[in-house]
Amino acid sequence: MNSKTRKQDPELAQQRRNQVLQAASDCFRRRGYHGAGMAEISKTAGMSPGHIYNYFDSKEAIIEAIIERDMQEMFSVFHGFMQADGQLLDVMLAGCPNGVAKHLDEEKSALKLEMISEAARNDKVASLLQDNDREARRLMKQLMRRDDSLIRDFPDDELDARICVMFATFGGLMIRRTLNPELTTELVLQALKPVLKTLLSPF
Amino acid sequence: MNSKTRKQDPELAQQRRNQVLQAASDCFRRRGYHGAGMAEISKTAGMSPGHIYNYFDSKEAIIEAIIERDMQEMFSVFHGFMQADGQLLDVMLAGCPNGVAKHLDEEKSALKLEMISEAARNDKVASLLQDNDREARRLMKQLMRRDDSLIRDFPDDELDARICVMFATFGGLMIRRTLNPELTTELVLQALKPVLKTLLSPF
Amino acid sequence: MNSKTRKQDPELAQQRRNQVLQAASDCFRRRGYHGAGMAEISKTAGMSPGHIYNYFDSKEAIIEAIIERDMQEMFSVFHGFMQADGQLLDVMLAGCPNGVAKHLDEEKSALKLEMISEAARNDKVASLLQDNDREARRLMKQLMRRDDSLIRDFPDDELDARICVMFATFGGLMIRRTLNPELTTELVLQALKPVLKTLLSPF
Amino acid sequence: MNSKTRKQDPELAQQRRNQVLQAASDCFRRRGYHGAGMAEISKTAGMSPGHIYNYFDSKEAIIEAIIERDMQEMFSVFHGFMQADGQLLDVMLAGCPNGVAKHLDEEKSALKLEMISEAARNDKVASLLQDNDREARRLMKQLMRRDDSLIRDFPDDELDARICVMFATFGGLMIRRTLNPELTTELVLQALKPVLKTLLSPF
DNA sequence: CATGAATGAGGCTTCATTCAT
DNA sequence: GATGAATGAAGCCTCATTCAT
Repeated sequence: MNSKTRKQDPELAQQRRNQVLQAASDCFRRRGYHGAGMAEISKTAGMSPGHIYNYFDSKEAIIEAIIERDMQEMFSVFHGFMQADGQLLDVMLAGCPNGVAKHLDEEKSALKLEMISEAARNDKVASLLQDNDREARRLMKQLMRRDDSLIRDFPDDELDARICVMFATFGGLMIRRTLNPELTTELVLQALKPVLKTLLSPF
Repeated sequence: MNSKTRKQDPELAQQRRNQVLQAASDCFRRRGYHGAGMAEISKTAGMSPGHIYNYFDSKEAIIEAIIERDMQEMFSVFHGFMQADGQLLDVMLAGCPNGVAKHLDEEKSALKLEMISEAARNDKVASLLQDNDREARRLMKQLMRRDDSLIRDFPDDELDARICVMFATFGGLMIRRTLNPELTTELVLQALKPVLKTLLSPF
Repeated sequence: MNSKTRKQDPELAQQRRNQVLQAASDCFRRRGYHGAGMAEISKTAGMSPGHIYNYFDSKEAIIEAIIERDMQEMFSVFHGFMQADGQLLDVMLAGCPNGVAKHLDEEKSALKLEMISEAARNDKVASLLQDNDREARRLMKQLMRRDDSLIRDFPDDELDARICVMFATFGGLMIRRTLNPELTTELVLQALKPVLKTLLSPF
Repeated sequence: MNSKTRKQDPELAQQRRNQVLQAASDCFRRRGYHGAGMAEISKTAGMSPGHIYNYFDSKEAIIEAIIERDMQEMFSVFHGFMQADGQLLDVMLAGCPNGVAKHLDEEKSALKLEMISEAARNDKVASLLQDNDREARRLMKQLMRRDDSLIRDFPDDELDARICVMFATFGGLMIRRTLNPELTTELVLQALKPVLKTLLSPF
């Protein structure tokens, strides 16, 4: 049918891009951004090295695309919270185990840390991550200002501080997994939930 | 004066080692471990590339030495806490601003994150960091078991959890600095102190 | 004609491997194994340095491949003797001029000596050469045990000794060519044939 | 006494040169010419790397000096033969075990082969070795022309051929030791003596 | 005479990227 | 669209040699 529709097939292109992104994510997770070579990525993606350059300008462009893709994921988590019923604190506490598990997940967190390190030397990466984070903070603050929030009327500053510390704590779990691999989700939750309670209630 | 100059001067050697460590720290921070080349390090250290190898076996040995040097620093912080008077909670709260500042410090934290990323691909680095962290946790637990601690009689498990979350929060600040560079120590302290209080008091 | 050019062409690969082996042989001969750089080899082979590593894992792997290639050559010489008619002594005397010429050949012998020297420092090379030699001795002994051999019933030990001395004499010619370049095949044959006769007849 | 006779002490200089030569010989034997570094040589010689350059212009100059020193040794062997009583053949047969042992000696022969390989790329080394060899052949011919020699009246050409083959055989033993390390002096002698007899008697 | 700290060119190898097919 | 052979700059490291002391 469309056997001769060969003048840019946008669907195929999108599929190929995703193949590459998926393969690159896997490789970066296993080997790190600098450790993974284009050869390995192309083999994983089931495509020749040269062909990848039809979809991405460079290796750097690939990690940038991955970051953008990850943003989407994060947003969906927040939207989940936003649509959940019940008091904010309860919603957050309920989502806590999942959040901890995600941040302790070996593969995801290794890649995320790699990207954060990369931000120190790659402005584009830094920008993307910061944009992403700014949006996350915005969404979090929106949650904190919900009717059912115990801290909904606090000044902006204070909410910013709470968000910052909350995000630091979750983000810090990625580091902990590297420094203390024996960690379990259950152990962490024991102390994390009280902290969350503190951060979402008036001091 | 320096009459003993020649004939295997261990002082000179130590000075040169430090030159290299300092230069390498700078370069790793700016460019990352893989981004910084021995050429750049040697130029920064004011010595030829070849000469560095009189003091370190490899580039890897350099980052290992940096990690070991950082350990010393961390230990001294803990020993400061151990010798401080007053209730543990007060001591920690008093040390808090300094701790936050340190973790938000651009230079230190970029390097630390870089090392943590490197741990994903370099077993020796991972080992060193984990040893370091294990010792830090041991010291923290020792503090929590002091007479003046409000949680001194809690089971090991629970202390472990509290330590983990506390360390995650501080460590996470290093990430936040990258993702949200506008952050100030004062802002963070607003929310961090209550969290610290939570973690050092019975729930 | 070459319609099957693309898509993993094993013939091309084999041709490239041979290009490299040929170039490396030349360079090793002229400059020695350590004297010849990959840059020179790659230029001689008409390909980039990096590309060589698509066919060989390392410089060492190249010399190993050369040794293996030489083995094949040697075996074919022995198989020639084995299929030749006439008394062993006559066959060997007939093959003598060719053997001398080969061992006096500037190119081949320089490379062989280089490899033998390298064996002193490189266990893999030593192993390969020794395996090769062991097989050569085995084949020679097989020849000596042929029906038409004058020494076919001699004890193993004695045959081993004769083989050893015979091989030493031929191998020694490679050294002589370096130490006394004026040597001619004819001159050598004058004295070598009687020695061969001695070694292939009862004492 | 001669505490201030410090304006070139030729004796000390000669002693230092010998220290270096001895050390270098050892190192070259163990590691090969290219494998041994000046650092190792200087440590073996009990002297600083820099100081070696007061006695030798370069690493190359050292091996050249070693070759010259080895010549002396060879000459003394020949002079031993020249002064020995009895028929030449008997003298040579008597010296044979010693000669075989020397050529099978792991250390000496490795170094000699190394030097011969080096001759392929170093003209000075080639010249020295060739000069040395020419002199050895001259001395050998002189022996063959002695009154008590069975081949004293043979034409020059034929003697040259015999010498060449004889030297090849002995030299070839150095190669054999590398290719067949299990070799023993006794085994070799079994077949070598008859060969020697052949080469020193009319065909 | 003697030291050893210091140099820097050059070696092997890797890998992101290009391009003929 | 797709391949994979090919490139070459750059990376880490070694080592003969120099020179201030």
